[in-house]
Amino acid sequence: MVSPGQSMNQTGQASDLVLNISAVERETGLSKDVLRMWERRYDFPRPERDDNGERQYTPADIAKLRAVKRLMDVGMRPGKLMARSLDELNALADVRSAPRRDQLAPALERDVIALLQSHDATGLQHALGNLLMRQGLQKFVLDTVTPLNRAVGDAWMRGELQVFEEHLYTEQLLAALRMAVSSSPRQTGVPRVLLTTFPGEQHGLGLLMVEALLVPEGVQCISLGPQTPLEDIRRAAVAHKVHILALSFSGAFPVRQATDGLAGLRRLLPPQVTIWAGGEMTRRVRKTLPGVVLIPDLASAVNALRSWRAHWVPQASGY
Amino acid sequence: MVSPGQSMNQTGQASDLVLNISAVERETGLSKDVLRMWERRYDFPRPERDDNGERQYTPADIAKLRAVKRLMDVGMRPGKLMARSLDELNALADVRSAPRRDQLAPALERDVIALLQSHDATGLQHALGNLLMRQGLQKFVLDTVTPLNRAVGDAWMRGELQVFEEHLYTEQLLAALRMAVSSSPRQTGVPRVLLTTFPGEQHGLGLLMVEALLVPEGVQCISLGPQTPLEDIRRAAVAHKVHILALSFSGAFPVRQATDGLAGLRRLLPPQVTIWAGGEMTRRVRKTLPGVVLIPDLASAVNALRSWRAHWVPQASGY
DNA sequence: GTTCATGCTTTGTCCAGGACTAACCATTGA
DNA sequence: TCAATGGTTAGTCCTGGACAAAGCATGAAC
Repeated sequence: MVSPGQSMNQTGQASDLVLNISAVERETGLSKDVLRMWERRYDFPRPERDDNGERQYTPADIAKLRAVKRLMDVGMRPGKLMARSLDELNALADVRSAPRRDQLAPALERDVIALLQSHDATGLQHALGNLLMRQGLQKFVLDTVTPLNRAVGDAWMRGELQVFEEHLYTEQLLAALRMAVSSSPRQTGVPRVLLTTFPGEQHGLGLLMVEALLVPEGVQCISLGPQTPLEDIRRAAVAHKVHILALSFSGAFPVRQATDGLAGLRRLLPPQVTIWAGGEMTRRVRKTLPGVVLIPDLASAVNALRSWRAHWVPQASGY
Repeated sequence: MVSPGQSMNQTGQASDLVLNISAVERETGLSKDVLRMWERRYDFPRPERDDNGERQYTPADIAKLRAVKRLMDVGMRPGKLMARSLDELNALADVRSAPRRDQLAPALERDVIALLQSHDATGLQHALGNLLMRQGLQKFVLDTVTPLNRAVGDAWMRGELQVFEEHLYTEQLLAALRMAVSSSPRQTGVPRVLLTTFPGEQHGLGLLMVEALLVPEGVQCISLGPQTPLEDIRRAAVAHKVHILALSFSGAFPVRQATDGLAGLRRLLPPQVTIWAGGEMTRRVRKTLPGVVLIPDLASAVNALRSWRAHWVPQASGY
């Protein structure tokens, strides 16, 4: 009956910006268990306690936890990170993204980041719209959006962009892509592709990017949006008689959870349904998954489609 | 280093459809602590254990948990629900929604649900597009979408719609609204409204519906999409110099968490920024929140806008 | 009869600390 | 160069206790 998110001190005035463990879980994505375990094992974070013995995290804790999380999402291990200061962590992030910066850091990417930093929503919308118009949908996604996403992600990691600035970017991009996809002539052709993500994977941008690549190729896309329970993914694939099931995983998604789920779906679905697994996470997958096509980047999606079409023969069963 | 989501039995074959506690948390939105406490107190759910002593929930558990959650979201208490069977719970849900059904259960709603049940994505898209075209954006949102959402939600609660069918509905509706909002002439006027949700609130449909109502009124909407951390909401409101901050909460969102967050934001934001809180949850709010306008339904949003405009006087500070 | 204060009951969250296993990593052997 | 092995790191699950907030009912006061 609790979860105040922000605790009150004795005077009844909310002590500014002190968060309890639930709030930290929400803000950082780290589970309560992990937060307590880190405190036990690494001595960080070590929050003060309120009158009731409950942990009270400070904004500084949150900032460092976010920095740690970011670096972990690109493969670093918590034990090596926890002892460092926030500045050191940010420096680490810089090093990681530096190689990409000096080699012809394209003007476009710097322009977009500048627009975000000046909070010019209208300008950003125009910029994205113009690019899309000039390049066409597929080229826009492959040559512009992918590096832009990377540039925005790196800038965020380096602390040059706030969370809300990144949100605005994502939202504007979603709007632009959605618009373009919706106004493409609706296809009724082959293959039919079902798009969604596993529960826990919130990011739907990848789905829309794939859709934007496939629709101009005459593919009929059916998107369920993010977070469909596994059993419902199976039901939907069967109900819509799809030829391809395309799943998207962001870099932070646990590999184990993905591979288990994919193996389960492969068993539950008829063999003539092709399964595609795409997104950042797939680059961390070591073992091969029988009956699942890995799509480590967007260009591979187009290739996979070509390959599917080359091998496909119409079946009487409706597939 | 775990969270398989779906456990393996001794043969290495995934025992179909058995979920661990993390997976149940994801699928139902009930925290691990709550699941364990319910087992202790109410003796439900009482899952089997695997070789390692870990809980293994069945699909039947999930179904009943979802039914319980749904009824709790409309105000019932868990102690009264837990002992009942799934059928009884569904009956309860029926009773609750019956009053709306017999009074001219509109043909439109039954049509849409029939389209969903026959998995006719194209037909649904056409139906929504036609309605929107005929009615105009505002009327579509107020008179059509709102009852449709309710009808779809009720049908899901009664088990007449699968999760994936509801997902498809949401996705198609999002596409239609986004399209309409994007093609409205961009406004640069007053007020500027910032739209987003708190962390933990994933549903962005409400945001888009509000946007669809406001844009035709000449409002400049800036949407960050769902789940912006509180501190970043504050930063965004200041950076964009917005006049109104609009937050959306679905019925399942914890009231306490919302009111605390709103009080916090109210303290952190300059007084000339109006805060709107809308969505199903706001109907469960008892106490008045100083400096926060509650928007229990979408028509109120339009009224609140009129009221804001009646009282607003331009300020030198840019607000 | 309505409204408010009070106390009891219900319910969710937090805590501690132990256990187990998957993932990672470095070393060794083929 | 690659694969097996074993130690180390790291995340999740468990139990069971404690506490406080929200809901609810009772009774007093207007």
